[in-house]
Amino acid sequence: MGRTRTFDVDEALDIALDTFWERGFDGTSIQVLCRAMDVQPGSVYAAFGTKRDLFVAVLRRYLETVSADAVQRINSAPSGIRGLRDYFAHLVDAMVDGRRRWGCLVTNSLVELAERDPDLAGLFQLHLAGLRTSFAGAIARARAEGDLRPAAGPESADLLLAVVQGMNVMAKTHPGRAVLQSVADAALDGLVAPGDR
Amino acid sequence: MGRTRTFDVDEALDIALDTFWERGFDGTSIQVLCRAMDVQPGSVYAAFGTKRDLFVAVLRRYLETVSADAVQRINSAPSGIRGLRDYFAHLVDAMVDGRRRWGCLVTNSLVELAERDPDLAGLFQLHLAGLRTSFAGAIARARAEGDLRPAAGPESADLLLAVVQGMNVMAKTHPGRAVLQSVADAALDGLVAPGDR
DNA sequence: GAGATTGACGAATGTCCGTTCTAGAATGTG
DNA sequence: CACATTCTAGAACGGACATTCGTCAATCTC
Repeated sequence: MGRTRTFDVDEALDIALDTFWERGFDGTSIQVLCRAMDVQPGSVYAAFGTKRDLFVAVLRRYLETVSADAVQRINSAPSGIRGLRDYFAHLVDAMVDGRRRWGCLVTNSLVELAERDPDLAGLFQLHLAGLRTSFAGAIARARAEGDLRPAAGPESADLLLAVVQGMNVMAKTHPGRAVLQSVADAALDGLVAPGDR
Repeated sequence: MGRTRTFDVDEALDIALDTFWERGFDGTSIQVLCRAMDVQPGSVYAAFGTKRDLFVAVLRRYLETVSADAVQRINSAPSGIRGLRDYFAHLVDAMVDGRRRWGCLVTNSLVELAERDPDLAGLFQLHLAGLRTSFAGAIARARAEGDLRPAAGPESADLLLAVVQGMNVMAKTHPGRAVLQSVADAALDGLVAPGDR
């Protein structure tokens, strides 16, 4: 019944994702969005609701694809330390070459919107807590595997979380691979037992 | 000659600073700004030029007061390590109690504007480089004073820079003192020689 | 104190924003 | 093939935005 949609919703969502990611929420007008997606305003509102609704859908898609893919690397590694190293290596690569040259959509949006949108702020905080838990899991695993410096405790998960947020900020200045790599290495070298790399 | 200004420029600039700091560039309309400063649009444009001009003036004021005050703590301490500890302690305090509960104006603006305003991006990058240099100086001093872990090198300045940026992001989620303190402690404990705190 | 100059006020301007509306095109059902 | 339904295209809408302008008030110089 009725006319069938002529554009692919997920495809349009991916384009909206890249647009919001690069330009931020306020920096992305519906008009720009429509041009990028090649869809008219009426259709956008019919399919996604308001601009904020669309943004939430984009955010969900980001968490399910980009973010989930990154976190996956922590847990599916052969060891706790390797999981962390793989995660950071992938982060650095994506910041130099890939879409993470715009930083992280969650970090960017947290900085831009948390102060004025408590609901979104809660969502961001939840995501950060999830990442922290993944870090804590990998650290606990590394501890069991004997790869950790004695002084490194569970509070190291908070440090890693801060380092990742900081790298997300620094990525927006396009500092080159060396700097980002150095930050990641320094953060992890502070955890692992000396001479165990 | 002619009528004298009835509002204090620096005072107005401080109010604009707080407003931009809390709400961001796009989130702060001229109207909101005028209401906060208790100055009419015409006077604002006569005194400061465009919104972007005003923002640059605000940024300069931030660097000369808030930021300079923070960096000052690094260099004026009795030792390299103490300088770093004082700096982070002050950061945590301001994030819990003070104006840094909105993060850092430079970090916030970098995330919001760097992608679309290359001139501002250069200014942000310059500021980050300056902070990095201060960290490097304190680290070199601590090395000379024998307070540093052997593995800690100059690349630790980049790590500290990332940690500060990350704390600025996390501050916007209002995580409470414990988390921020733990991040700062973990970052510094990774530098100092064991049992030398 | 007259004239010139500068600032304050606040209404006005044009543009762009998010959103909605109208018209028509495409599909499903009888 | 008619009808109901759901989509697309794009014009239209009200409001908010950054910025400017016109009018009047205050201050300086002579």
